[in-house]
Amino acid sequence: MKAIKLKDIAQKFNVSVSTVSKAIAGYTDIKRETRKKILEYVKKINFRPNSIASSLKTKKTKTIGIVIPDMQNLFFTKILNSIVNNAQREGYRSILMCSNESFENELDCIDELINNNVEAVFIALSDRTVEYSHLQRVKDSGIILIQFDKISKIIQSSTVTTNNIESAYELTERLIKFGRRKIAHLRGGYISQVSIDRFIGYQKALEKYNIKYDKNLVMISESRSFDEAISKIQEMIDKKIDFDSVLAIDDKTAMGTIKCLTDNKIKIPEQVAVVGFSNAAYSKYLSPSLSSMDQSTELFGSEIIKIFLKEKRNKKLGLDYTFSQIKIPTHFIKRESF
Amino acid sequence: MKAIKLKDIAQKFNVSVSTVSKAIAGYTDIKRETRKKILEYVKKINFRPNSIASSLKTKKTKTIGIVIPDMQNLFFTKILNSIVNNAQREGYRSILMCSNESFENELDCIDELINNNVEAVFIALSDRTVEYSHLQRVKDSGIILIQFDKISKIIQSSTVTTNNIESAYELTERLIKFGRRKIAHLRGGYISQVSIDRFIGYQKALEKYNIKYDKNLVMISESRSFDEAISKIQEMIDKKIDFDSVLAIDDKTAMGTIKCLTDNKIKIPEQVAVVGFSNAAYSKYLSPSLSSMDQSTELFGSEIIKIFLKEKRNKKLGLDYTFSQIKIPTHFIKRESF
DNA sequence: AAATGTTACGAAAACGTTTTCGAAAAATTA
DNA sequence: TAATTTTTCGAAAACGTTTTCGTAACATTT
Repeated sequence: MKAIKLKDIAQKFNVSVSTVSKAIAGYTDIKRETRKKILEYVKKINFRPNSIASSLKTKKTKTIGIVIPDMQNLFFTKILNSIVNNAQREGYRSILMCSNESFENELDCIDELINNNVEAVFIALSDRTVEYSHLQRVKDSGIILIQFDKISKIIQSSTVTTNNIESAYELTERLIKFGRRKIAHLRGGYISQVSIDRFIGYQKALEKYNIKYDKNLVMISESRSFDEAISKIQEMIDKKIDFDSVLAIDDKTAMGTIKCLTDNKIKIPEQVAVVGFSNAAYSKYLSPSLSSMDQSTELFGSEIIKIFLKEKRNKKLGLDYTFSQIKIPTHFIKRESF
Repeated sequence: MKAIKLKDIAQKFNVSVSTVSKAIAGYTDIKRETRKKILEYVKKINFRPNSIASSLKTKKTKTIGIVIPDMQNLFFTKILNSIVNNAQREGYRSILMCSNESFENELDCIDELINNNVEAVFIALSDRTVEYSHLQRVKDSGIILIQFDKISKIIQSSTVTTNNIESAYELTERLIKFGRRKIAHLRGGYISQVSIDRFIGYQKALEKYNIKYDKNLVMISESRSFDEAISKIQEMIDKKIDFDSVLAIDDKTAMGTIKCLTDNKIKIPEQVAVVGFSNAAYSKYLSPSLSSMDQSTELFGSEIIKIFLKEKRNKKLGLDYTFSQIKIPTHFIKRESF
């Protein structure tokens, strides 16, 4: 079926292509009745100007690109959902790319998006990203860059992140006020800013409440997987390290913790309290259900789009823009695990 | 930063735009050395022809559109991931749309994709889709339509689905061979083809093994939510309906079932065996871990892209195409819940 | 009636490609 | 050497828009 175009409509009403285009675009130099009849017809047949031709002419693609590291992680899919919905509301379509936690893939994603003339790139970096020239390339191409959640401070851009330090502080404080003093921390690797920040928050709370930091209570889960969490906790049990609570880096490792404790017949939360991070969709379904820190994922999308529109406006006005550093608030979700 | 274009390269080498274009596209009517130096330079500066201009000219956008009903459902995100990766491998980008289980949203998504000149639409219908003219519109626009998982048989198109009847049959049979005879079925609503098919499989297995169908053992969870599953199972317990196993429509309702049984101090699987569908990422993390039917989500993406490429080729050759109806095999994952 | 201002429209260029077709240049054959 | 074929290249049209600018027609003011 042949797609209709401006020319067809122009012929139907015996006017020029320009007139139709201007009527649709809302120009004022078209007689009211001319515009009216064109618009009526356009509406009737649900016509919309070919977006490709339009993009070529205007250099605006009305498209944004999103790169996330993992599509099996509900935290990211929730953010994804929220970005896509907010973008759609503003008339932007979303090209989705997934780096699958691989640096090479991330490079490919970025090049693909640049080649696609997206107006903005929203990215959560992979865990293995240690070099950032690809992000610079985005900026050099005149594309708005916004980093979220897993960010690098080396590249200047707007960012949207959870306030990890404060959140971890709050969780630790809650455990302390719950009467726990031997708080274990199952943390992530050293290059992850998220891990680092949560670890800092954990330490700060201990310090504040005069609890001596004990490195035996801190375990590193590089992969942050369920299985690694189990083995790390089992290791602590085997080593007979005494702990009365676990602050896990996220809900998946918290699940591993629960599994391991349950298998060892350790009562939760009576003997060991457990708390996670992210409030993953399944957290409330567990037995015991998992207390967690909700990261308000819906806010990520709206904040990101808000920043994007602001930067776009500034760019248009020729203002040199100042970057926004947005912290998304968290709130504690109390369930059975503590 | 000004983007480089064919013209710039042409000027650099004192050749015409056509020559550069043809060198890049691999035409054979270019002298070897001319092509070589152009290609070398192109590679060096990582040039790629403006995809928008190219699309306008060729009418090929190298873009596919994907519509799923829920981005919090790991089953769909896994399929999504697999489609995106396979598409990327073939040089296609993916525009992602989410209907959020709303019919109106689904209409918007489809119109947006059509307007975007995607070459194909891959869709899993929302639960509330009862009218299909939008799918017809896709076909009328000359866009290849492939339905997956949640499909309608009313619109002719290729489809990729789980073999729900056989899978449910197999699960039920396994429960029977496990010694269970009072098999409850927590099913989904009546307009969902998936629910219908799984229910059919359940019935067929009972029939095969001469177990009388008992409608008291069948509960409907319209929303298929965790909470509704809990209340439906609790209802059965309260009504003192005797059952020794539960075939849940998916892993989320299976989780609700486990939760409810656990809370009622009913031993799993000794007193009641539980089995789900989908093998969601969290299934193995539960206590007891959930036995489930894995749906080989990775195969969805590869099959869908395979069909797409085939139909595209046929269309180009002017062949009237025959639709493919692919059934993705499932396999049972044995864990603790039965 | 002339000068000026306003309204409504269209011609045409431009966006950056792809691709057809013609033709010059080089190579081959008669 | 002339005729023919092959190789290599470029001019130009086309894709469907947007937008500038010119101008005809009409209205308003002197």
